[in-house]
Amino acid sequence: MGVNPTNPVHGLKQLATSGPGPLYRQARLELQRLVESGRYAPGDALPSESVVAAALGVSIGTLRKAVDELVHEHVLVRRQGKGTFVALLNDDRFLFQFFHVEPRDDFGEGGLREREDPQVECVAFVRGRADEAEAAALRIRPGDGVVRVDNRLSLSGRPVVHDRIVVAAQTFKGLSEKRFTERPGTIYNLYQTDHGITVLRARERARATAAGRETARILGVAIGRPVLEVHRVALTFGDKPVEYRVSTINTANHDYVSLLSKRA
Amino acid sequence: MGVNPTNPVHGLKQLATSGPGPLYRQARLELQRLVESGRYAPGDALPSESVVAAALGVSIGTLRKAVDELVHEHVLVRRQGKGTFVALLNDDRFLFQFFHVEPRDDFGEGGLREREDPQVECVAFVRGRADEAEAAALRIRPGDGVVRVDNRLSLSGRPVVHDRIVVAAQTFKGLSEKRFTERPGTIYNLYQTDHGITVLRARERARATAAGRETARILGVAIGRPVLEVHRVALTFGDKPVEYRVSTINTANHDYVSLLSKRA
DNA sequence: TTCGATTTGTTCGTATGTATT
DNA sequence: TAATACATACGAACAAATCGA
Repeated sequence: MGVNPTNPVHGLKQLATSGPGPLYRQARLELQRLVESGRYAPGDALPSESVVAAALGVSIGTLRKAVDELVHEHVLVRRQGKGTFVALLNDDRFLFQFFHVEPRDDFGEGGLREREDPQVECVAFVRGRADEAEAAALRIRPGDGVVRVDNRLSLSGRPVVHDRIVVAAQTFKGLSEKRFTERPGTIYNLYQTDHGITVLRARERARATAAGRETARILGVAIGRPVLEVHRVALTFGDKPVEYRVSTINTANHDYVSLLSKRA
Repeated sequence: MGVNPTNPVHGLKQLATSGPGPLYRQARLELQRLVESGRYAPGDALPSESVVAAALGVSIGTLRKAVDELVHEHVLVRRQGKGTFVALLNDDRFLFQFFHVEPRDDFGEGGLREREDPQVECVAFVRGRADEAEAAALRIRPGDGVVRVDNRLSLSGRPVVHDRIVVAAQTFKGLSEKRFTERPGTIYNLYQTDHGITVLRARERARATAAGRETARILGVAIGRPVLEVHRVALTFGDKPVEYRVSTINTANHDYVSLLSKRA
């Protein structure tokens, strides 16, 4: 037979030896393509490294370098003795990866404190048409259908954050208030299990503003009080925006926390 | 001769084969130790990979894995054909690594715009004694000597940020207003060249607050206007705090920007 | 409990390609 | 052109974790 262009068992194709860029990067893109296409869903185990390497026609070392990169980006997870899996992103680790509000504490404990689980309350769930800002953020057209969800997050029983979440109705077909409020895990977990959408990262822009009427009501603060407004766009593969969220935070007793630079 | 415990030429010691953890991690710590100690200063070239590998008594592949990790953390930089260098952290790339203020733009360009160089103005440079908050942040004792510097940062000629920088006098001996204001590069570059301190990362906490008298004066806003207050602790090796900085930002026309999750 | 099969983790060595000087 | 340095690719051997017979 010689060279088999595609392997129907795994959906992997033999890599050309003269493709663009290094071989390990082609292997990486090939694996990424499989995950993005849904051929391997979050939680699935990939075939063993030796099998994948053979299917792609590369050495085991080259395949490992490709997997290394995907592990670093949280697309894959390796477990010694068990296998390599498509990442799930729903552990506590990832809940807090995207939740950045903490009780005020001026660096006394160096930021290493156990974090509290926020209590979530859905105060509104409506369908509508995207305005200019929402369309720009989600890269859809103004007037396209969207779903808007308003949540109130409380810590220690006191309301701290008002989340206004906007997603394209097109992308999230079948999203219902019932499914949304009764989801077992996090919101990003719901995106994944119900709509096959994996949130990999997010861009955020923060600004101080005066509390408006609705925010004042939801958070229980006086109108005009300084509040922190965080605009977030959540991104999936290829930096495609999938969620636009405006979080309004009462920072009277809490801080918005971020860690700059890399490192594990 | 056999095994030579330390090599006086490079300051590298042969690694024990039965040390704690994998060999490549021991090699990494050994390299990190050399950089932290100042034996190799920022900008210096390390000996070639084959030489370092031989000095440590490990294979070249194992050494490369150790260097990979340090490159990922921005401690080292590799340049094909030239060598491996201790990272400098003063390029534009790293200026913006720690400067997160951008003109307002609701995700229209997706955050990929050329950023403007802020114009810095030193409005105060005084010595004093650490208060409780400063001492906790810098992990020194209240009453220890500190240097406080107030800067005003302007974008497009308009004041946007008021920085109050606090450092321990003990750590920054010989820091003068003249050196500070006449420095050629960034502040973190000055820390590095004049005091041998490399800022690797930082922790930040943001909150919305009402502009006080001094802030209002410096930023040219009305007293009581909502402004963004960012408390930053800059860290060097071993997460040792070296700078405490409170940035007060007028977010009327600018945002504080952050990118969550990993990825290059 | 023990053992063996499977899978990832670590270490080694070699050969060749590409960038720099 | 030649020497040097990092980058890529290959593959072998053994260690460590996991799981089920």
